[in-house]
Amino acid sequence: MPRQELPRPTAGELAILRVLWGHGPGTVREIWERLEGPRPVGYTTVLKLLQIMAGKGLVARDDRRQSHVYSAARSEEQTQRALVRDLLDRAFGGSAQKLVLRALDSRKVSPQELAEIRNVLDQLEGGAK
Amino acid sequence: MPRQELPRPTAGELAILRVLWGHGPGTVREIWERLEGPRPVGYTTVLKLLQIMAGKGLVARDDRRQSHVYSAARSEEQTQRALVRDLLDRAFGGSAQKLVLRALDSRKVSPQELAEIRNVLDQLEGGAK
DNA sequence: GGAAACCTACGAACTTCTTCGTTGACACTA
DNA sequence: TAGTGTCAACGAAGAAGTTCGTAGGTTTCC
Repeated sequence: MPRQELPRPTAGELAILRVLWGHGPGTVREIWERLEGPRPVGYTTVLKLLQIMAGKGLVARDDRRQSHVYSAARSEEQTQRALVRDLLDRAFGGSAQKLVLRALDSRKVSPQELAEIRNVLDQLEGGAK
Repeated sequence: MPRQELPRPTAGELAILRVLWGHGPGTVREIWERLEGPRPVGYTTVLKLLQIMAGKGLVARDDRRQSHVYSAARSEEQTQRALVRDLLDRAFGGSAQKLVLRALDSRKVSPQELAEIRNVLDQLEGGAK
């Protein structure tokens, strides 16, 4: 069967995914305790979100134990790529260059980081067939 | 009075803003005709969206004529910066570097574009105080 | 066994976004 | 002036996301 296209995570879902990526799989309670945000959120809210996310395929659930254990279904990298692509299409006319320029002047970027970006540029240019 | 923080444009609002940035101020009809998207949308839908956007301060309205003329309240650049900052916080832990790396490997970037990005890097490194 | 703590499931309310039909004002014209 | 067309305004409906109360099942521990 063909691999299904996963929906983009919403803001709330992304907050949960960040916890899963950062700390690995966990129960609702563990995720809930580690969740950080502007305002505190109820336990059942997190539970509900995880159930919805499981339905969408954004997380996998292990229910062999009584406390189900959830894990991210897609890697942080894959998800970030999808989000970037989405923003690219919605606001930058598909131009990765423009987005990069905006990213570089919307936040301080350290010299080390600039050097790493330069390395990636080198690889892209060198590796082009 | 302090400058108010403008809300982030939604997907539909962004589509309209793209028209305004690309073609300059226009009436509802002009915007509606130039609007492109996966599926066609009704005239009154665009009108309603513009009214909402005017209420939010995303667009300015000149109603001296019978056909009101709308224009973007913030530049494309300002808006893009805000959107990038938002994505940065929601999905990249604030790291502009990571976002740049994802942008570069999520889309083909031409050699010319790579060269331009390199120029920007040069300026950032050279101009650092 | 019974109380307390913890767990999932479910449903409902609320918000935001999106879409469009309808209405009434205004203008142009034959 | 009656008909036709364009316009803004408004209301309503539906979809999606978010939040949490409540109910009912397990486990734990005295």
